[in-house]
Amino acid sequence: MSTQIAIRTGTIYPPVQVRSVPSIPNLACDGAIDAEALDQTMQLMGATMVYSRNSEIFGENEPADYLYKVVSGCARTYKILSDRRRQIGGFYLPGDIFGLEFADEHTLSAEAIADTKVLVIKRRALNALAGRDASVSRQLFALSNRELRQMQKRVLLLIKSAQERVASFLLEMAERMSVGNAIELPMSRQDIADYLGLTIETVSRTLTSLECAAAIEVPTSRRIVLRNRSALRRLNG
Amino acid sequence: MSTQIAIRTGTIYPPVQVRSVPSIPNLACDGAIDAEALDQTMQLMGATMVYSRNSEIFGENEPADYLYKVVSGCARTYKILSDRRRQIGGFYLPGDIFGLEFADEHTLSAEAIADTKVLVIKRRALNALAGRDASVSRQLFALSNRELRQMQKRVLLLIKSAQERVASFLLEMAERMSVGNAIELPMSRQDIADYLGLTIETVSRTLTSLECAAAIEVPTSRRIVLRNRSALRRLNG
DNA sequence: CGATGCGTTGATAACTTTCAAATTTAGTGG
DNA sequence: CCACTAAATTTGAAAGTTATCAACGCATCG
Repeated sequence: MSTQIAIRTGTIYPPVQVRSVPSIPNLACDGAIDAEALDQTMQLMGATMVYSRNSEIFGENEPADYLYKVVSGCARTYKILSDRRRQIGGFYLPGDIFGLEFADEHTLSAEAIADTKVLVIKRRALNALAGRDASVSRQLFALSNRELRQMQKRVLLLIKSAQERVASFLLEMAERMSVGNAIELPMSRQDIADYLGLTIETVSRTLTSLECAAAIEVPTSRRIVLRNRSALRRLNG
Repeated sequence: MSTQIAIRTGTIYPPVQVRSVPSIPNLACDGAIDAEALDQTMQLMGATMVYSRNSEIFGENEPADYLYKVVSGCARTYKILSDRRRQIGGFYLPGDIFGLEFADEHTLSAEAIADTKVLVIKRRALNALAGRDASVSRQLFALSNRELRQMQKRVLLLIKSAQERVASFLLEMAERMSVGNAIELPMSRQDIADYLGLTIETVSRTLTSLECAAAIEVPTSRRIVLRNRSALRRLNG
């Protein structure tokens, strides 16, 4: 399966773009409004791609020419550090958009966690559209905004204890994908560990201790039921 | 000294701004080009303010109506967590710009670390200008871009050991303000600790051990001389 | 059925924090 | 300018947390 679209090219800034840049600081809408314009565009203009479990979607240092929207499955972005550890940048669930970079090259790699279907759209095309459609550009801005806030949250998370990190993670996932109180985790313990900056053993032990504390249930390793959110929130700080 | 300018007002998005928004992903210039346009503007349009040591420049949740540029001294942004710990968002040295937020309210507070002189400019005015002057808007974008990348670096830093964090910090500061191999730190050990997510004791001990390892010298607590950068870089990962 | 991957558990080591005290530095008033 | 107090920094010892190494259980799959 040839899933690699990106082709390394010289960097070109269409002058049109450059003129219509930011005024970044003032716009703070969070995509709640107009949430459909970008979606529709991607549906219309995007190509559907399928990536099998653990296959690469894009690699670090490749030109960031495309934007990706998860249709089904789940993706992760990550970076391999010099000491061979892996830091996971984020998990992307159906409806989530990733590949939004702030440079012309990806600073992270991306892989499918499970078999994953994504809509792929050329950033160039999207930018051109954004120049004409304010709601699209607003949404692009809101998107990067959201990434930024998530990163801020992550910084705050990483200075906390293992329990707090795991609790935060569960609450985050619950917010994004819970059915009732149950979460069906698409990612492995190793993924979670690399996301939280912990070891797999610590994640496992922490989940066990949360279960003992009656805050959660873990019927199977990939299925977690939140039993006491306020306890988790208390841990969360 | 009444240093508080910000006044809470309703949020207004001038339609002009909204139309000329992003195309964010494609622009990756890093402020190297055109580095003067924004500077000149701030010089011309900005007001000079002086803040004494430890005084507040702005507070969390206040409207983010101004952009600040350090002329002399040093500022820090920070957030107080629910467990009373303080996380420092960043240190701003002469020439650095802060107060750039991605919402209409500050998500961090800011204080002067030493007696500090800053240029203050209304964001509204800057945005209006950015609509007309592409180089200004490019720089604004480059600024937020830089903040973002620093945040990414921070995430990578926070999953590492105390030694690596301190070594990274020293190299970062050296890059930003070294005179030869010497750094004159404007901030306290507590500031450093809160920046790196460590305790003050760990920071102190780590510096001592780096000194023993002949990687640095610490003639006075605020003055640090780098003796072996490659050793620091090795620690840095 | 054995191999393999993933997750859990246990024991120990390494690292960081906490608490306490000593030491140095900075600031203030005489 | 000195002396004195307060604040900042360093150092030590003990406790707490997380990582590492190792073993085990439990599924899945050929």
